Amino acid sequence: MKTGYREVKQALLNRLRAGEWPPGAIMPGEVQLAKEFACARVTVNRAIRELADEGIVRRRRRRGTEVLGDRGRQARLTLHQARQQVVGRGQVYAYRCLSQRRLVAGAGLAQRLEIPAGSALRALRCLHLADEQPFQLETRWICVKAVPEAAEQDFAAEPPGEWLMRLKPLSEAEHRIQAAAARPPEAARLQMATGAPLFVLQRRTWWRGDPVTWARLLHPGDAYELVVRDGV
Amino acid sequence: MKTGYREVKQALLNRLRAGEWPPGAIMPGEVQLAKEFACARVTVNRAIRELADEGIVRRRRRRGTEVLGDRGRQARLTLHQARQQVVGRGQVYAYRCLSQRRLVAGAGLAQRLEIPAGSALRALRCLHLADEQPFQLETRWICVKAVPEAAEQDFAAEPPGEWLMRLKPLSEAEHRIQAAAARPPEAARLQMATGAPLFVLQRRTWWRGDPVTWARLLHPGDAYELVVRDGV
DNA sequence: AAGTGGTCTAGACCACCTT
DNA sequence: AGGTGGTCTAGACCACTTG
Repeated sequence: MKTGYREVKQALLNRLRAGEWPPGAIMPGEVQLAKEFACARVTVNRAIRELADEGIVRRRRRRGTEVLGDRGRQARLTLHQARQQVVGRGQVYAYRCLSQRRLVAGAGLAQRLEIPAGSALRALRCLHLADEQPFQLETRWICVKAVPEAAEQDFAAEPPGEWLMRLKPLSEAEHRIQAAAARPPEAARLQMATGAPLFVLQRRTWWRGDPVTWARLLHPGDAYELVVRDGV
Repeated sequence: MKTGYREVKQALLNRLRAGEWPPGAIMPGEVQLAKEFACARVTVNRAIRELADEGIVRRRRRRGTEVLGDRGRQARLTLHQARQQVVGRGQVYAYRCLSQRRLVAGAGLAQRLEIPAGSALRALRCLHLADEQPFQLETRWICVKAVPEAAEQDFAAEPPGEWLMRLKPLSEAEHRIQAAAARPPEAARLQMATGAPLFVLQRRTWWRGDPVTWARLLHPGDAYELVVRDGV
């Protein structure tokens, strides 16, 4: 039975949990650990690299592997399209495009999207339903420059999120999560009371550095939660 | 100049972005790619393994590497203690313990914490302030069985989150994020109107499988947002 | 049965940073 | 200047799953 990187990693984790190397301490070097575990240095390297990826230690050349202390909790979040979320709940999904327009960016939009004023945009407002009930209200802008196909695309049948995911997968993204009070038009669309809490997810994406889209996704606060299982 | 795993990964990403291998397709095997890039198989392996870690492809023995299509967006979230968040904003942090009690779990609490009814608990209510303003209202239960030191600890001076992080680092966690309406006592503590939106983060943690703590962290919705940069 | 990914080894060179 | 981690290589064996 050989010593694999998983065992090495687990052994190191156990020692860390036991407080053998307190935060701030420098762990033994790879060569020494490899000798101790009777394995190749690469094996130790992979074990420790994963610990570093998980934010548990920090590695620096010449300095060694430092145990981190006040690191925050890390969690891995997966955000799905509305359709997948609804189907995953075992409900019936439906999509409705409320409006789709072409426009040019004014000063405000230009700043928010980080594009030049006057850029061509596609503006959308859509509703996603779960079992006929409003699930998500989507407001979205798409930069025609980054996605020329958007200029002529009809979004009456297909949600723009899914369309974009198909056309421009592997784009970079930034997300912001907030709680906000529903304003009258939003409340009406979502069939909730004005001022009631909304779960707000805003997403901006880039394709090779160029802004692609900006979306604001609203959920009724009493019927939505985001679950993030565990660290790393 | 040799071909490193970073270059291989980038090259593969570019081809994926270009649509060379659409979702559902099976990418060439490691041996073939290694030949093409004129590098060792392990180098290709590491490149593709990272793509798999990022949820872009799925690898299965004998079957090959499959390009995923409708995967959700993956994001890496880092959750810090209230103190770090406040200090990070450039504000002055203050902590106030509103109440700390000892009690035994009733049926409801026992179920929520997944512990036997009658277990000893520590119950806390704390307020975290930023520049004298309410920042976070914390309600927390700590299982004495998993953390015996909690029975006698005085939390008047130190936030329980920081204390636990020090005592039981590297615990597992589950997070839930919601938007909710402030109930009267919460609203009063946070100096906001009843019914106004709250950003709610609930966290449960385990230490080697045993439930450790359950915390409910409330932020005024109009003054808080969670930012998640990019995928992976 | 065969082919794919998963992992280990031993050795090597390099890049970087602290001393 | 020297020691640390970062990475590559070539070869090997294993584990799994499909045909």
